[in-house]
Amino acid sequence: MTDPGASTDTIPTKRTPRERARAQTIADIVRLGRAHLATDGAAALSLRAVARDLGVVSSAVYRYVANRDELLTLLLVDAYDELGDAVDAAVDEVHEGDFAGRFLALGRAVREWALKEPARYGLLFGSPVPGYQAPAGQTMMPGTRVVFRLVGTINSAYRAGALIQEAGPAVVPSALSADLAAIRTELGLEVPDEVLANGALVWTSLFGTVSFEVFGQYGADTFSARDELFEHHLAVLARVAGLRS
Amino acid sequence: MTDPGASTDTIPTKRTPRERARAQTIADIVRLGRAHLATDGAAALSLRAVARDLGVVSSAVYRYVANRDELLTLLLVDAYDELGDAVDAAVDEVHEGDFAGRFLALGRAVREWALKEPARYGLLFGSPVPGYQAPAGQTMMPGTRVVFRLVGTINSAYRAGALIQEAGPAVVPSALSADLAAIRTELGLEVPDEVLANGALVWTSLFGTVSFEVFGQYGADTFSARDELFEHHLAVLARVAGLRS
DNA sequence: TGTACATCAGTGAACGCGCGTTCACTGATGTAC
DNA sequence: TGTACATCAGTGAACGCGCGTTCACTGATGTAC
Repeated sequence: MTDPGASTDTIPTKRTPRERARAQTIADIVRLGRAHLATDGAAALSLRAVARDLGVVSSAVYRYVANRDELLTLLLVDAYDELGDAVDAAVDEVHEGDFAGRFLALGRAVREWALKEPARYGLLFGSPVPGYQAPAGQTMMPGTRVVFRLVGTINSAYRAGALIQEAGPAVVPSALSADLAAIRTELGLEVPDEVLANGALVWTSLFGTVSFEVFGQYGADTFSARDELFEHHLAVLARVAGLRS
Repeated sequence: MTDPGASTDTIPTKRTPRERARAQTIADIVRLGRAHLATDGAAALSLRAVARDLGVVSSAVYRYVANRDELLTLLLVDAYDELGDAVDAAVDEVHEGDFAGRFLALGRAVREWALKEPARYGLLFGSPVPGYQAPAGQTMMPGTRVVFRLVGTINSAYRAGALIQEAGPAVVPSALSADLAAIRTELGLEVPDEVLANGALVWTSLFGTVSFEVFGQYGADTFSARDELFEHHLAVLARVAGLRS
């Protein structure tokens, strides 16, 4: 409902001073909310705390945000978009025909952003916030940017004849075919079932690996060479995706 | 879901009535805490709420638990142990020499438990609880049961000469070798670097796949054949681990 | 076996804190004529 | 161009709620002699 200015700072064309001030205040609210996310977590995100930081009485923020859940949604979209922008930028830096290189760039961008923004990453990919249900209308688009980019890359490689399927791919259960066909249609893909199913695994595996590192599952000192561990994992995943690495 | 007993209940030999009553009360506290975890999430876990459910005044629970964090630790250990028990039971049902079968059983057990106990799964593998740091002394052992079982299975397959490495395994960066050597020593393994590194990826990938499903990342209707999707993923992961499937 | 004492479980009041949300209100900023 | 009115931002008080933790206390249960 409130949305002067996309994710946060893409302030549109300057309108009236009041509208600009309003957009600025909303951007400030999102910025302050981000900080609270980092220190206290999503479940403890509080409109009163944001109001305090904004230097305003607590009821004043209701001029900008209907309630706590709407602030959470703003933060969710903000984070999805920043991650999506980071991934897009990283992928676009690699030559269009270097499919494996683009995949590696995507994976590294996800990990880098996650390590830089662990709390926001946790909001997106950690346990759901109890009592909060993201409104699909607002979060679906930004929330699917990374996976679309991933399967898009695999699809391009397939069309270019650059995919190397390992000998004897795992059989895709027939019950899955309907789901995969729907995905193919919705995203305009051409890859066969085996490739798409493997792509889904690569997608979840990438985030699984990143989540374990960000959420501290590795323990304090099991892995000290984490960059190298991730690079190895990425290389193996590229191979699962059918991309030579 | 209620199961006064389970992990917390390994009541030793019956001691005095008072000690038995005390153990029972602690088990009740853990059981009630589990329920609150499911409805309100870890961040909102409250000693007062547990006391209410226990039918006791709020200060009374301090007889059994030093503070809120200690209750969280109890719940963490309780969940890790239940998951570990489920995995052990599932793996043990498969013939010792059927390494791939044991791996599949392990993966299915993790997923089944996670789907049955999403909130507790989220406590273990979701975003960290803000302000809470798990005491390594109490949580390390139960927290490593699954991964130990996983690499143990791979190691047994290796020793039996049953591992099939795909042609041209990904090169393990040399900086990783020290970490891998330490793990090998600590767990008494014999598998070479490539196998161990792939095992780590399989580990994180398994939980990544399960987390996406449990945490709702798949969206409402992208995948309707979720069992089949998981089976396919498991089959591919078995291959990455070097186990024929 | 019976009594004196120690230990423990649970009570109730209190401290100080934070939260989301509503509501009537004051002033300042914009808009229409 | 100036004035009357509408819109908006922000105030301050209030409602009703929940939380963790401490503390002095009452009774009941156990233990030592």
